[in-house]
Amino acid sequence: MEINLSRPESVFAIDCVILGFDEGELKTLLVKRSEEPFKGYWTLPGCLVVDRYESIDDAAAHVLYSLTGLEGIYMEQFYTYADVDRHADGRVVSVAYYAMVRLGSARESQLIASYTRNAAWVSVLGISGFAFDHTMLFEKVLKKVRRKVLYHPIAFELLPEKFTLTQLQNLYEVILNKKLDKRNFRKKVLHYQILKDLNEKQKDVSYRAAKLFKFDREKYTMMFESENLSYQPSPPIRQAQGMEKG
Amino acid sequence: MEINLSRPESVFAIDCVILGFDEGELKTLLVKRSEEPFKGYWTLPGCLVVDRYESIDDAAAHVLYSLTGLEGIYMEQFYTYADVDRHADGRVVSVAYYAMVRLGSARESQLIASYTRNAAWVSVLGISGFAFDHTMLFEKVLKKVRRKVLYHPIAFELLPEKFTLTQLQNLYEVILNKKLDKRNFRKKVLHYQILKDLNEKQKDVSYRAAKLFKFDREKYTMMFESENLSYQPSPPIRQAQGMEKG
DNA sequence: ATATAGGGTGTATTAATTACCCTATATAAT
DNA sequence: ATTATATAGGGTAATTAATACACCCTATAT
Repeated sequence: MEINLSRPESVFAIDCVILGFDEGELKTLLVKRSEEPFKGYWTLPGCLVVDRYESIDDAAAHVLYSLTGLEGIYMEQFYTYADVDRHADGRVVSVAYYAMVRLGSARESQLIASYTRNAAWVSVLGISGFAFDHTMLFEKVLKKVRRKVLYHPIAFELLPEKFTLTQLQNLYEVILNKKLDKRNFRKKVLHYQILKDLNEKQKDVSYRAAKLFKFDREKYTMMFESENLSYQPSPPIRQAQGMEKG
Repeated sequence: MEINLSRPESVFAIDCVILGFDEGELKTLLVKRSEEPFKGYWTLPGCLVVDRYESIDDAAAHVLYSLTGLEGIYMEQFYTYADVDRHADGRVVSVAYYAMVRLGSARESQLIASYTRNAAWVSVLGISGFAFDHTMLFEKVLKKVRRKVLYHPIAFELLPEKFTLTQLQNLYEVILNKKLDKRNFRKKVLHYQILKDLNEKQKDVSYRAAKLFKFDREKYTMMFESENLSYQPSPPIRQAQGMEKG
């Protein structure tokens, strides 16, 4: 319900969990605080949104751009935190986003890391001790991504355009923090028919070159996002089933 | 990232999709606007959050209480809308919630409807033409609920404490807008072992009385929310499977 | 030639999903 | 008492999806 707003001061903040897949690990881009409170602690990248003419999606994209120089990145709003005691100086309304960044090569991720001082890509394993409530926030995002990756093709956002099935499997294993069975994984992923076989092979590898695939976004959209065909809705309470054993 | 906030004016709004199951239909509680813009249009109930010491969850609970007189209702934050052009007078940041209300009897829902003037429970079928962007917002909530109900026991929030399997099935059918097969539904829902058989029967029905059940929240929590046992995480892209045919 | 590192595949078992209809029981009307 | 009516309640076979499991292939480097 929106009424009688005589020029409100809409001051709030963005926090952003930025995920990348680098050197076989799932990493997140963090910033070290240079001011109190929490001076010297890691935080999620973020900013205040002060311009009343900037949308929050734009603000989030801007956080990402200023840190990485990247544009057009997959990004999704996650949750809004507005407890009154989050910050000593008063209520801070933070809209949290998460983003999935394609880190082509180790060199590129070095570049991205150094784009801003005091920023670094940190492995998501054993993360803790962030400033503010960012540890909790980060854990919730990770949990959400672990779930979402099971029914939505967001993982491809972390891989290069062309990838091998082994790379894809490694990524899923790293995200889920769990080994998967190679034959079952391949059977399943190919069965969805959303990968396009590029009839190309890896080059410059010192072992048998693997076939390259590409996520077929058009096909995916046709198959699943033509809505009501997408859900075959079903029964109560259904946990995603396992692809156990590796 | 939160810095140097010298007493910000945190002015923003709550919008609330309130769902109830009444007379075999899924309904939502709407308010008719009495002021421009959109005078005479339906809107989602909501309010401005002006008190900087009130949390937004509390504000949402308050919207619900002031409309229905109910407390302790299931409620979840949904999404934050903050486009600059949502409202003519400037940016309105609206945090949308949805709530699931137990409407015991027709009498009770009458009471709830009349608690506030210009409020009514409206069937969710064929809804459109709300003020602001509330039609879109409502549709997204409905879509989310339709999905969530498949893997989380939120539907029970809409039923009375004691219910029959037929009532539960009717509710699922109404939420999903789709017929389900009785035997399969029962087999499945009992298989989860999250319903407690009360060894009681309906009374005052003019046909064979059905057994009454109750959602066993403790058991559910033990089985599923003991986290990492809850997800048996699995493969990429998995659509919930169907329980077809009725 | 051979060692290395990963690529690529098939089958049997089990579990879940789907399709499908008749009998039992309570009440109301006659 | 009889009958009509409205809903409760249940089982099985066919299909599909998930799981467990192990070996040979091939490119490169030495």
